[in-house]
Amino acid sequence: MGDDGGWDLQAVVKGCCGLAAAAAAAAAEDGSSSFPPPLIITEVGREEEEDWFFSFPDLCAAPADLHELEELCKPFISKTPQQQQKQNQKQSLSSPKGSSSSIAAALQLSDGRRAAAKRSPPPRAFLRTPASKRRKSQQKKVVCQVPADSLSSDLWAWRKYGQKPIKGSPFPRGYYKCSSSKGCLARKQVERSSVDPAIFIITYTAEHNHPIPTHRQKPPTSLLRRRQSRARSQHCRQLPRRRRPTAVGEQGLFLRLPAHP
DNA sequence: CGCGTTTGACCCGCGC
DNA sequence: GCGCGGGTCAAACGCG
Repeated sequence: MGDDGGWDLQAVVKGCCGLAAAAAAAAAEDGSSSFPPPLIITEVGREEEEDWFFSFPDLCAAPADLHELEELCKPFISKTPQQQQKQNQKQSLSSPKGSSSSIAAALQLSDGRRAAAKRSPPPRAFLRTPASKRRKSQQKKVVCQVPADSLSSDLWAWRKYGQKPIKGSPFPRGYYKCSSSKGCLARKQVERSSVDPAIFIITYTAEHNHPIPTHRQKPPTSLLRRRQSRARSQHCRQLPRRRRPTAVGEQGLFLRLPAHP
């Protein structure tokens, strides 16, 4: 996949984020759930998101022009990184329970425990202990729909850590972590809309714990070339890669989706 | 060697 | 309680 040029997740990841991430930050700051389209912010789970998608199809039509997008988002992204950081600090000091900051803290704790757990194998029950009892579906999320052709500018660096086929969708969902800063908890999921394949649905969770980069991160030349060559080589390579030995692949088998319908 | 992607395995939340 | 599905981890691998 990705060989058709249209379903280039990387491109998607590189795009939209500048705005949407700012939207995420903005949303996290005031906890509001209002934001001009095409950026949609929801605070709850999937169902609500889907409701939105189906209830307001008109809003799905994102402006083709990135500038329009920016105009729409201006009130939310006009802060300088320094201002944002200040805000975040202030919030983390004074925020009540349940704020996004506490969510981030909870996630951090959870991750930390996981790491520790892996270093010295504990009883299974302690692995991935939910530091936060908050349900997944209640985690703060920012959902953003972006047309494929307006994806290009992003200051954050994202690192892909997973991809999964999603039930009911012909397209897989990609999972990304922020790699701009170590320990940054910001994550995002990118999937193509099954309704309109020209639209990408990007879901942000957690916040960046560092200011937004002032300029686009390195990748463009070297990394992009690498990605291109990788895509090429993978297009040719048909043999499966050697994997670490496994105890019979009896569970957790995810069928590989065809390259692209 | 460092960084990024790929992908099978694993874990857990949630619906029934 | 069980099973499904989503989210994450980490080994394997590629590239400069």
